[in-house]
Amino acid sequence: MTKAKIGRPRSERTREAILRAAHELLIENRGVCLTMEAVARRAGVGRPTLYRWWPTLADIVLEAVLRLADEEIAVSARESLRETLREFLRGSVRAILDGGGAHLRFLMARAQEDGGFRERFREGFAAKRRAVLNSIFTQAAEQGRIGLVHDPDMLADVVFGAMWYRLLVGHASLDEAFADELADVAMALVRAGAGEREAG
Amino acid sequence: MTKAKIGRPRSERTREAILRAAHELLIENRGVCLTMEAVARRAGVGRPTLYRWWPTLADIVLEAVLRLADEEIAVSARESLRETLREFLRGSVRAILDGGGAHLRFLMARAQEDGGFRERFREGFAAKRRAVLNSIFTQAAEQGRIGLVHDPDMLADVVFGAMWYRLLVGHASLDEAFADELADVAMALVRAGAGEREAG
Amino acid sequence: MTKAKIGRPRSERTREAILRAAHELLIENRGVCLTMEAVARRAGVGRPTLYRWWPTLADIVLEAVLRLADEEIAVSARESLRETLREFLRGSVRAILDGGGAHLRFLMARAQEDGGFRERFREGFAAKRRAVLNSIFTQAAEQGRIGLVHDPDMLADVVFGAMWYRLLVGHASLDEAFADELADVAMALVRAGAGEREAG
Amino acid sequence: MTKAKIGRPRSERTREAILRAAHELLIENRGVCLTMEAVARRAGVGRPTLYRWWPTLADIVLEAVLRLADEEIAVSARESLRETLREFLRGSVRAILDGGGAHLRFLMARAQEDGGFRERFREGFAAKRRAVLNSIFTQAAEQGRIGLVHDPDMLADVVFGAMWYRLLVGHASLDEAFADELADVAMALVRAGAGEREAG
DNA sequence: AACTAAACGAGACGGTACGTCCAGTCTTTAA
DNA sequence: TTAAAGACTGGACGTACCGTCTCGTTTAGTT
Repeated sequence: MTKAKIGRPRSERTREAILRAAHELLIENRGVCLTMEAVARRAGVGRPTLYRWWPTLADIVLEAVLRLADEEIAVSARESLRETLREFLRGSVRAILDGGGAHLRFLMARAQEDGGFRERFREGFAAKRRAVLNSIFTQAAEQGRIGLVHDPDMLADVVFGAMWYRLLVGHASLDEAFADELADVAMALVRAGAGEREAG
Repeated sequence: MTKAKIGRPRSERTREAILRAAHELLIENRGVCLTMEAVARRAGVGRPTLYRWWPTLADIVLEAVLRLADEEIAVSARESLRETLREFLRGSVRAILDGGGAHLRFLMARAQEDGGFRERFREGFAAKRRAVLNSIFTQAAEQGRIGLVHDPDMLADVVFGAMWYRLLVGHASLDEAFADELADVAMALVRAGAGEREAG
Repeated sequence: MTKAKIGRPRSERTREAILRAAHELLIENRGVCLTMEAVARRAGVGRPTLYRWWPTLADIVLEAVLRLADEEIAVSARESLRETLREFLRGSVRAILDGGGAHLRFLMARAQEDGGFRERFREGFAAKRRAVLNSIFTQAAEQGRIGLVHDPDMLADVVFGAMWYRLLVGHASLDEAFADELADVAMALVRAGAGEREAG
Repeated sequence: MTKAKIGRPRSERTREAILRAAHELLIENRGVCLTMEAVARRAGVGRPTLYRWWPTLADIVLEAVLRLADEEIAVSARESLRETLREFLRGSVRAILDGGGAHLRFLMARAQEDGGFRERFREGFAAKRRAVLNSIFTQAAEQGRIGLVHDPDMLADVVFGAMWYRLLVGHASLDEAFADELADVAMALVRAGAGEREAG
């Protein structure tokens, strides 16, 4: 037994109101100036309640993002690897753009200013995404469609890095066309990597 | 002549003290908690002086970074494209890691929180780097070593994206070995792109 | 019958633990920063239990003080009025100084901030003390040692006022020597008052 | 020279607005629930401005009280000592009752909860009042109207103690009749003290 | 012996005020 | 005219307690 369940239990309604408030404020203000105080006020909640459950504003946003994004993460395998990749990357782009990308921008910014949160963000968000991408290639390799990927970490860095870079720097649009191109890049790298191995 | 040069001239010593103070504080505190107040105090300067010349703390850091990095940006062409690329990417990684990456992390974080600065950061920093990378490939194409790069924007997104992604997420080391691998990835993409065109 | 006595009866151990906790904390912290939360924690008791039985922190302290002081209030008549007075005032001073005067200081402070408690404090504490002082003079008058006291209220104000004033302002020591002097003052006033009446 | 007077000088308007706000709020709320936040809001001032100049809310009130009361402190000698005393004590009562006694009640309460303020209150307020009372008797003695007062400290304790006691406990009205009675008490003590000395 | 109802501990709740930090602006004297 | 110094209004911070509430758990007395 882990713990006695004494005392007033945590209010699920309050928890949801807080996550919803953070989500909405982020979208309304386009990512700027989200504060604990504003979240508390919008949620109709005392500020200490926020601090009781989350160490940081960023953690609230992270939880809100994860709750909304968890269903997206499932990837249905298509007939071809390229198609599966495209599906996954398009889904990722769509998820990013909900709310104009404000959520992920916010999370990444806070991850830079707070080392503790960077770790939670990495493990709770980035690592999961990387794992899904990896599983796509692993599955394809098991089915004999491609050889084993030479350096899956680098592959993930390239794919996610390019997406994040577009989002963060904002020099070009982050849309489904870009997702498709990125899928092509990934395919090219996988094949080139395979060729390398063959050539070696 | 646009303006009469009357009155006390801007103090160059003050300007440098400010840039130096921002640089040093960023390194000392590992990127956290840099404030206008701290910069002013360290530089021995009144806060209004900061606001007079820079709209934002991030702009001070940006100027400090640009001053230190401008010499790095020159790339000497080597005998091979791969070698030139490696040299450039290694230099980029070295520049990033001065001060543990605190400067660029700080700039990217602030770029997310402030749309105006994001633009200045994009044009004053990111665009220049992209231009250098492009020029490397353009030069190589002119020398006939490779064909014209199919999609230079995507190539830059991939290369810089992967670097930034490692820096920002911190899941793996950002070192010269990584720079070399990234050069290989770029080479593979250039060749694959060329092949595509040949095949097409 | 007002109420059926069903259900769990009030725990006497808890009540005593609370009064003791308030008493001890007041002494330990020299009167500052006594809170409901601290009393509850020290007593090993839930905060609602405090609120169930006392409307205010000050009421808890008042009850604690009254319990300790009730035995002191008894005054044994001595051979002379002056001696009886001295005994009473010395006892009062001793009672005040238990714990450095923290208790009474605390009560008086709260009485200023809370009109409801001021009344309970007046009736439950101050009025009893005044009654004892009055009874001393009344008894002496009955025994023919002095005439009827001209204005007993003013006499009590003077005696208790001087004591409280020293305690609250802290400009001079509140000790037994002071109690003796105060007894002399009271005697002088009683005689002067008698003289007035005689003269009148 | 003590200090260079550079930088923006303290705003006198702000200082007065703060003192006025504290004064008014104390009267409106009858002494309860005066807070830094409320004073700042009412004065149209940031809370840090309050903390810059006063360590404590009580110190603000003390300064407000002193400013209003400083003119009252002057005592004009009348033809008789009794008349001078009455004038002084009536003035004191009037000063206390401005605003229903809320100011002095507040100050005394805070003096109990904060040892540092108790000292400032004692030196800045109580000691001055005691000095005025002393000067009245000293002056009368110099004019040969009375002998030297036997124990001026005790006399002050009795007089001010009785007044404060009535204010703080609230068991009887604190009015000019009371001031007159108190003057009589003081006269009686002075004479009795003189008699004591004569008798001794 | 089982039932009942109040008191109990624990602790989460909405909320207020705290004292602090920093932001960005202003007003002043000095250079 | 610019710089430095520093006081200004003001917003958000994270914390401490408040007084209330909702639980599951005793604990006497009543059936």
